[in-house]
Amino acid sequence: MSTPTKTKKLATMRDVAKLAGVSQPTVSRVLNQKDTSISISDETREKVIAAVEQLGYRPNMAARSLRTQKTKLIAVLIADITNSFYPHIARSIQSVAREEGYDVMIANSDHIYQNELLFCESIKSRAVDGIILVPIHLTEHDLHDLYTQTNTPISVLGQHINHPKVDVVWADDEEAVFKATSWLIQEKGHSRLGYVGVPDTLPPGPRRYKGFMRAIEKAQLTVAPEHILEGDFTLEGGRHLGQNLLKLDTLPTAFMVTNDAMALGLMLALQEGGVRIPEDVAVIGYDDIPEARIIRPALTTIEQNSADIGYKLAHLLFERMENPDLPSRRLETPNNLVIRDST
Amino acid sequence: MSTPTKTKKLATMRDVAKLAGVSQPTVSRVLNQKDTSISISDETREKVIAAVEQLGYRPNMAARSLRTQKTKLIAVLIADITNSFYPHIARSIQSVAREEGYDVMIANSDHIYQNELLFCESIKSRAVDGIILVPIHLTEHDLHDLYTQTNTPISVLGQHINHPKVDVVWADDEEAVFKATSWLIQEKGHSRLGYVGVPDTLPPGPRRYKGFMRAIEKAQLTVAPEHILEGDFTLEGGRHLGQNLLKLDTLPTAFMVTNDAMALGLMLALQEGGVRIPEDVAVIGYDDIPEARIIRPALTTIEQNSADIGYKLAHLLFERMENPDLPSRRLETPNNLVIRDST
DNA sequence: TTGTATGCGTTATCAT
DNA sequence: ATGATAACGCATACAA
Repeated sequence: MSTPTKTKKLATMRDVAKLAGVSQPTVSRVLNQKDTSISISDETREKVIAAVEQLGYRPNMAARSLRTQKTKLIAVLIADITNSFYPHIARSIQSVAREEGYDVMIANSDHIYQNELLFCESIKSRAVDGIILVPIHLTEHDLHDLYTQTNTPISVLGQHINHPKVDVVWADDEEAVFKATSWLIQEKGHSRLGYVGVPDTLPPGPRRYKGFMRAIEKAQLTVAPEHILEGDFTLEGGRHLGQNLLKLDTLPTAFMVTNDAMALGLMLALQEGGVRIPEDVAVIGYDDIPEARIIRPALTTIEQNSADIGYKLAHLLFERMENPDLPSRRLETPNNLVIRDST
Repeated sequence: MSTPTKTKKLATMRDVAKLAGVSQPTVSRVLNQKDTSISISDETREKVIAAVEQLGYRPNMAARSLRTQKTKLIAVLIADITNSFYPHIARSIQSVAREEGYDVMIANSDHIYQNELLFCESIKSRAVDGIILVPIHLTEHDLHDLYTQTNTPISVLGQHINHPKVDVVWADDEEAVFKATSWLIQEKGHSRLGYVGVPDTLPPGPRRYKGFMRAIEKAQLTVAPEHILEGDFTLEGGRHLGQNLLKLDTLPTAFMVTNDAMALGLMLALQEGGVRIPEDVAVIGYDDIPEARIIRPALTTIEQNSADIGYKLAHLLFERMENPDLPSRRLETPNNLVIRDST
């Protein structure tokens, strides 16, 4: 138990050195001795350790960073921490970061391109040791700029990125949506389908829509234009869409929805309007967020293991931080249909 | 549009100065000119700006921090980003931080004291400009140490902290639970109550339990010991408790639960065991997380406005960062019963 | 094994 | 209005 008195100033290495009766670099040496190549006498080591204890010395990260060009900090950009899909990603990233002795900076983009660019600007000054970008709008060109300007390892979640120096975790969501939609058609006998997507400008938008349409076309079906909706990834957005749907004369018998949050909102609105799920309308979501098991009927959805995604992203990043010359890697994360009661 | 070429090295002020044909401090002046007290000729200003543009110069935060003792970084410790109550807090903190030009570092404690202490250690080296602690285990003594050693503004969510230099946002949860329990007894006619709490070592544990017992005693009721349970704040924990309850001969007719996540788990387990809610057992939660409106029956709960809490914490912090000599302030955040269908 | 000297990129205090 | 110069706290090359 050290007894922290009313120290107004934080102790520096020089203070420690003076107290221990050695030079400042010696203090640095005993504190940073990882490589046994340098040897230090037991006597001085003990003196230094004692002085460190007594003064409650902590290294100053700013000074260390300036000197070493390392910050022990990684930056994470996620779309929306408020969407239950992301906290587990953040969580697992933080957990491996902690193990590695790194702190983590987090920012939200709200899926907005401008915010992602701002984040990149911020990073260029902050000079972190690693960057993780989760569903991003950023183009390969943007990433290339970010990489060449910062020379910092980057890993991203997103199929659309292909850059020799950035690692990616991806999911074959086009195929997953195709399979889920086909299942709806072939196994469950639906022929009047609906779709809730997101704007084409967002990376998963076109891919998932394409998967949906591929299944539709393969089954030689058509979809009424008013049954193809566009949301904003949020539950409230889905709810709003659902409320509008209630005004239509005929509803699809099944909806494929681009993410769970919107699927939840859609279900809630439909149910409030007296529509029975799955009897009148079946719903499939995407992500398998915790709420999918809470809503009734429990939501059939395409699961993504968000904790796994976080671990993969973090491990790729730390590996590259150790060895920046690694060839770029792509790890697939499985996306499987989990059938519950909403279909 | 700057054209970032293959720059391996980030440009420094010296590079800018050389290109602009001025001295390095001059560059610093034009870049930091907030106070008009210092004047610079338009000509040099333009030259410098041009050079900055051309080189894509970004200030190096590590160097700046070392010099100014400011990091433009705040640190946030939250219990569990995975519990839906917290993301909105993180979100609003980040949003005000961004407005103020600050980045935010986030860590999870999992409600574990040891982790909170580790976080404090980490901060002592990292030297952030401000610290926000959300439901904490940390004692006034710990906070006092943290404050005197870092001399950094701190704001916390938690009634139990009373320190002249730290600002707190608090809720009268003892009273809120008392009222909710009383409502259950007086308005809804329950007399066989149950309680799901958390260990006494966690700050809200004793207070909320006390509120519950105060209502029980005021109504001159008793509670069966097997109806007083202890969980861990998680949905899975609540579910487990619920599963065990199913083995009992008699259940309470109403449960007061310390947080929504556990209440959700309890409801799910009970429902899976054939117990009807609210007919057989009524349930009240605490927090009003989004899932409370998704589960059926919708959960009656004591609402906390987590976004508001985040804003309050952040504003208190930034005010103190501007003026460290402010007297310590305590802001109450309202906790009101919102009646839905689980009671 | 340890001490001296240097520089990381800023900001700030002097001069001029 | 601007240029030298120093200093923030640390890690490292070099000397001893």
